[in-house]
Amino acid sequence: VTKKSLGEVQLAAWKSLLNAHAVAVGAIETRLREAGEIPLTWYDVLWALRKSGDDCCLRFRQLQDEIVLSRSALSRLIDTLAKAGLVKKQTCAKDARGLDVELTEKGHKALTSAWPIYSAGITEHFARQLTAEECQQVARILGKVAELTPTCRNT
Amino acid sequence: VTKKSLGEVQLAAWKSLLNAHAVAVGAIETRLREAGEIPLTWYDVLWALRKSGDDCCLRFRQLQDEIVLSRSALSRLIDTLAKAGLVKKQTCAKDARGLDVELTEKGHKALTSAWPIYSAGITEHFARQLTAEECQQVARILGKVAELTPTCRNT
DNA sequence: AAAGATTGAGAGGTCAATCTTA
DNA sequence: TAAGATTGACCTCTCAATCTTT
Repeated sequence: VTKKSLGEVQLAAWKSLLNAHAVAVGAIETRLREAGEIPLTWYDVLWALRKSGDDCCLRFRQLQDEIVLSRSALSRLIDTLAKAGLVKKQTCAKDARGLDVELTEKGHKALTSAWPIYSAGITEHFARQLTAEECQQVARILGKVAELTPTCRNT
Repeated sequence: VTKKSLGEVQLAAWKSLLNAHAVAVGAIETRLREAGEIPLTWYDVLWALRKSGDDCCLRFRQLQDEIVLSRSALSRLIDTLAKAGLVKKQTCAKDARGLDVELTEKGHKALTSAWPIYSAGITEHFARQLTAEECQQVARILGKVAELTPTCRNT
């Protein structure tokens, strides 16, 4: 090994994160595609809208806080979702600079229809051989990681 | 929550994986870019070559087993690396269908030069607040995940 | 000028089809 | 015909510049 200053143990943990993510996400995306369901990115956005409250409507800005994408990528993604009829774009009433994004009925259905495949994928490609305790440990430990870097996106 | 069949605990673990990965990888890529070093994907390929043995040379096919990319993506990436002078492409002597990919001197240097930034990134954005024991737990648990799905790439 | 969102250019990814050698 | 790798068409991401409303 060519280095020091970062221990072997830390490095092994890091590699396991990269691998586990690549393998599990890849497999789940494939399942979704083969089942004709929406991809994970779409799911995340629609889910953020559904859980946002009664009207399932969020400002672009707020969506941005939930989704790990650059501003431009999110802007294009919302366009795509709107074209697919899963969300509806509306200029914000209170501030015409803003954009309101609302989940449509079709969007609700897409979310509901994708969940069985998605959850089966999580089970099969991630949770299958983990005990409940191990899941708790992972959640606790990786939770700390997310706090380390406040997910600062571009200007 | 709209579902059952996958427990809350498992779901929380899954989300923590997605988040930790996105945040840490994003931050590290930014650091590398700002420091003028090679991106993570390039690092992975060059590293696979370096660790492959004395001549730092691998068949395309073997590289594929180490790298999480589709065949075509890897093909283009190797082209890019060759144009940048970091690897050298050679038709394989024993089987003219094959491609040998060799790490160049410049490739070695790029790897060496990027490591301090990369390792500092891993420390700061991932390992910083984790104990050695937690790292071991993560490595062990996420290691199981990677085994679940044999990283089958496209035909 | 600043905040909110979009757009243009370029990099890099995927699948499916193709070319080449065994 | 199969194995190894490349190419074409298309999609999505990023950064930087731009447009619009405050």
